[in-house]
Amino acid sequence: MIKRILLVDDHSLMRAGIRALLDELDGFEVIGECGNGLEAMDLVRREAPDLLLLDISLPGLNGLEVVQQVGKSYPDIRVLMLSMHAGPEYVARALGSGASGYLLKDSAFDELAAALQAVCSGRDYLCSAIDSATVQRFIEGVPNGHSALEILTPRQRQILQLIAEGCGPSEIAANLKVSVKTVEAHRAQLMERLGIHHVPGLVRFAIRVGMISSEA
Amino acid sequence: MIKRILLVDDHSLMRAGIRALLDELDGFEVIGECGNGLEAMDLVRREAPDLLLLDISLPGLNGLEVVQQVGKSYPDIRVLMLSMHAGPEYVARALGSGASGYLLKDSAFDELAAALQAVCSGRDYLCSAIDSATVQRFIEGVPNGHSALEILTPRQRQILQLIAEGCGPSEIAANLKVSVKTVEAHRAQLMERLGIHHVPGLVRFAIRVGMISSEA
DNA sequence: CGGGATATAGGGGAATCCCCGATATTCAAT
DNA sequence: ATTGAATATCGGGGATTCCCCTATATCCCG
Repeated sequence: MIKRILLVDDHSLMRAGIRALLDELDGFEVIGECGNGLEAMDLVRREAPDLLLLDISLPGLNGLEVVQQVGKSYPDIRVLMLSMHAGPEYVARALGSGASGYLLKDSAFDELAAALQAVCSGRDYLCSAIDSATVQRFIEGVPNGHSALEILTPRQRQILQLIAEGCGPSEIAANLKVSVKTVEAHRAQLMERLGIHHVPGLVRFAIRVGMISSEA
Repeated sequence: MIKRILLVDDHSLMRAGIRALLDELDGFEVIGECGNGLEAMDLVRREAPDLLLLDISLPGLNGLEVVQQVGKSYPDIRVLMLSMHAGPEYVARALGSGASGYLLKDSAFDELAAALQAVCSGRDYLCSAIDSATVQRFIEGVPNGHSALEILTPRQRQILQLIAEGCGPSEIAANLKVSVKTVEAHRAQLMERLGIHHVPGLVRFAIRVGMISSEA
């Protein structure tokens, strides 16, 4: 039985490309496409697709919101999220919102095919490049998609902020009146939790969650 | 005569999609693809394509830098920029860097075809959704589009981008095929010029000037 | 043609990163 | 109440990086 797919992505070229790719696959048919979340909800109502191939960043109505609304009114519609973001905070929010799969745009065509197969068969699919353990910690630690910061302890948040502001280990140790080794331990711990293993990544994360700004 | 195209975009799925679309067009052949700017320069050297279909935001070496370098060493290679940004500051920088065309990712397939035709015929192409007058004003108003980045040399910009993306010195050295010591020297110099003396500060600067985004 | 800016690279010591393990304390669950 | 997991605190030690110096070749501009 042919699965009816609704394609939602804010880049028209991307949609056209995916359409062309899906033409090569058996068992799927693209029955509609659009470039924003509100239109997507309309199309879901009118076309009742089997599966949503859904970009996470959309104008009008965010992809995550779309998943939630679809999940409430049409629990049988499966959703495969398509995103450029590999951060566990995104993945966790997507899956927590009801998506059945999460695929990075930086994936091979074969992986798209595998993800579609999985999701249509009722299984979940997580992009192979994503560490599921880290995502799991996020889901457990952040039940209601609050701030991703919630999975860090107060001490870890403190140290993260100091790192992101440009303090080195010795400076942080002096400020907090603890050993450099302790600072290193906290840093290693919070890196592990966030799934980010270098300082620049920590800085970008801190900016994303509003802990610091990119300005001066 | 068939035009040989090199496809550069950091999202593998996007590349696959464009490939599938270009298969439908006559007169074009995709002879290679890659997902970062440094690899793109290698492929240009080795494959000598007629045309570059180039994403503007790339890891390793920014699309704008790629255009500039290609323009210097291979003035016959035409470049069609592919971008999600419609802002005149992006368009102006792209055209100013030597691109022959600028296409939004939110364009129809037909427009991609038209842009390719135009660029291959020696004409320039500007996405129809973009107001050329605004871009023109921008080019005139900001004669040398100088952001703070202008005070860095191209090499320094490369190294700054790699640092901000999370690469360590040894990784950067391997990518650029130079000594770790050279990387350290460039880093020290660009830090001196920017008056920023720690990595987190560099990351925030890179985000401010649009070299990278805070998103994963 | 000379001189500044750029790109390359090495020496060496201090600081750091990153792998180990260790010890309290706190807090929740049995 | 006891146990156990999470948290916070440190150390050893080797690899790496950081940061100070110097040095060369090239390139472009005046």
